[in-house]
Parts: sequence; C-alpha cells; structure tokens
Amino acid sequence: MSQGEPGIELDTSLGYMLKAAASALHSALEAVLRPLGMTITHYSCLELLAQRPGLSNSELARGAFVTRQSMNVLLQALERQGLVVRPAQAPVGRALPTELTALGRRQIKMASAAVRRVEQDMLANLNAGEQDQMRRLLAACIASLTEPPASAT
Amino acid sequence: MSQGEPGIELDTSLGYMLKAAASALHSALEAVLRPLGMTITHYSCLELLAQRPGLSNSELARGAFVTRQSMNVLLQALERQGLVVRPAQAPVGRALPTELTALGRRQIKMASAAVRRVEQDMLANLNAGEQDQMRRLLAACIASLTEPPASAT
DNA sequence: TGACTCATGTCAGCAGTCTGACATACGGTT
DNA sequence: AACCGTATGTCAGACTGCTGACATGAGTCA
Repeated sequence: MSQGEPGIELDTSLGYMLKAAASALHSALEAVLRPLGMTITHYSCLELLAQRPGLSNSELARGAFVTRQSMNVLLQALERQGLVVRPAQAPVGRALPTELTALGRRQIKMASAAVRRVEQDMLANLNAGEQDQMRRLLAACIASLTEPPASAT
Repeated sequence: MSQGEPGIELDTSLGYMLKAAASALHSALEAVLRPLGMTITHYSCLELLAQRPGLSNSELARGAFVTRQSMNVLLQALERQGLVVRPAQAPVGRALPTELTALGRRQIKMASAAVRRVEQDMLANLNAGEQDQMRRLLAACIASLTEPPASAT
C-alpha cells in the first residue's frame, strides 16, 4: 500500500468505493424486489411516476439512468401489464405523458416500502448529520462529473 | 417537490443519490475508456491484476462486482488478445492464478492514467478531509448492506 | 415562409451480464 | 476411508441495456 505503485489504490480509491457501495445497494435492492416480481429499473420507473405523474419516456429514462430506448421497451411492457397508461397521441410535441394506473399504484406501494427499508439498513450507522454530509459530498461529486466543461473561465 | 408525497423523496434519498453518482462516474469512465478500446469491466480486471497478480477468476469477479461466469467470458477474451495468461492446470485446487502479460501491463498503464484523471475530476471540489469523510461514510454503508444479518442481538 | 437545430418516440441489431447447471477439487466430519 | 458442504471453472441459454438509425414535432433565425 505504498504510493509508488502504478495504478489506482483500490482500497482507498473513492471511485472504487463508490462502485462497491452502488453494487452492494444494487444487490440488496434486487434481493427485495425479486420476490415482488420487479427489477430495479421497473421499480425506478414506477417510483418516478408516483412522484412526478405525467413524465415522458425520455424524462423517465434520465431519471432512471438508462437510455430512452431501454425505457421505451420497459414502458411498453408496463403498459401491456396495465401498470401505466399513455395517450395514443401526444398533446404537444412528441412527448407522451405517462401515468400510473390503480394497479400500478398498488404495486409501487409495496415495492417502495421494501426499498425504503433497504435504504434505512444502509444508513443504520449514520446519524442525521452524517447523512447530510453524505448528501453534500455525493452532490459535489455528481456536479463535478456532470459539468466539468464549465471550466477555464 | 413537496414532502407530503408517498414513496421515497428522490431529491434527498441517499440511495438515489448514490445511484446517480455511480451512474455519472460510470458514464465518465466509459467515455475515457472507449477511445482505448476497453470497457469498464475490462479495465477493472486488468487493474486488479496489476495490483494483485495471481488472482483467480472468482476473485477477479468479486473485485469487479460481476459474476464469475461473466468474468470467465472476459478472461477468455483477454487471454485470446494476449493481455493475460493462465496456467493450463491449477497448481492447487481448481483456481487458476492469472497474470498480466507485458502487453497487458502496457494497456493498463494508459487506462489507469485516464481513470485516475476522472477520479480527480470527481473529487475536484473536495479537500482531503472531505475525501476521508466520504471514505468513512461509504465504508459504513457498504458494511451495513453487506452484513445486516448482524442485528437483533 | 423555409432552413436549421434540437428533443422525442420507436425500430432493429448487438454486446455484456445474469441465471441455471454440471464436473472437479479441497476440508472437515463421522 | 467414505461423506458432505463449499468453492471453483466452465458451458449454454436468456435477458437487459446500449448503439445506430430514422421519422416526427417544436422552436429559432434569416
């Protein structure tokens, strides 16, 4: 663990730890969602719609961190299953505002509770101040990665 | 954006922010690795081998957060490309200790530098103390998610 | 009005990863 | 010595998500 070595120091690399944490969260979420017959993206889509009804396919894709093509496939499946509805024609532009059905709302309710439990597990050993700090730090990382073009003023 | 709604509050949910940060990092890494003809898992495998020569397929899989089946497919490809070598027979048990070739070492050198730059970009606005704090927080989250069976004392 | 740019929805093909299954090798137990 | 549980390597099939491509609709500017 000296520093003269080439490459990144895995055990202390924040990039690696971030990936490790995301992976652990991913696995934990999969574990609780599988019994409900849902995948993580499936859940993400429904959760987004529960909180922001009327989102379009592209907006959902950005919110769930997948391409709009992937989200489109998922939405078509969810539509077939009667969990969401989309108008046949766009009220404006091409965007089709999506809404949850009653069935969809029932599904997301169960899933959301399970996901909340996982998140609480994850934060079990962090007090409120530490959680705030973590929000700050993650937000800073996201910002730095997202808008690095905003340099060289 | 109000807080009376059901479900998880996306904008403040640490689970969601963790996913967002991981996704941003993932995209940034893809962007710098693609010109080098490498995927993230491809890079991860080589980086692990650079720092811990002799890792087995299963160990590499755990380190790169994929299944051993996926890593096996990748290793076979890397072997064909002459980036890594594995003995034809296991010296002990079934585990095949993998090593980088000279070509593999050359590849990982370029990639590692690029990845390091991305990580530094990500942490550009965090001082040393904040980075330490973030390590602590992420480690706590990982631990809580990994060994939650240690409850109900 | 017409041209250009941008965002969106959608189709098709491809790459990466996962689950399921099986055989092999080690270690501890009976 | 025989047995059992665990870990590993590997093959095969299925699935998910991504890239590439195209058409449509809205906004901007000359």
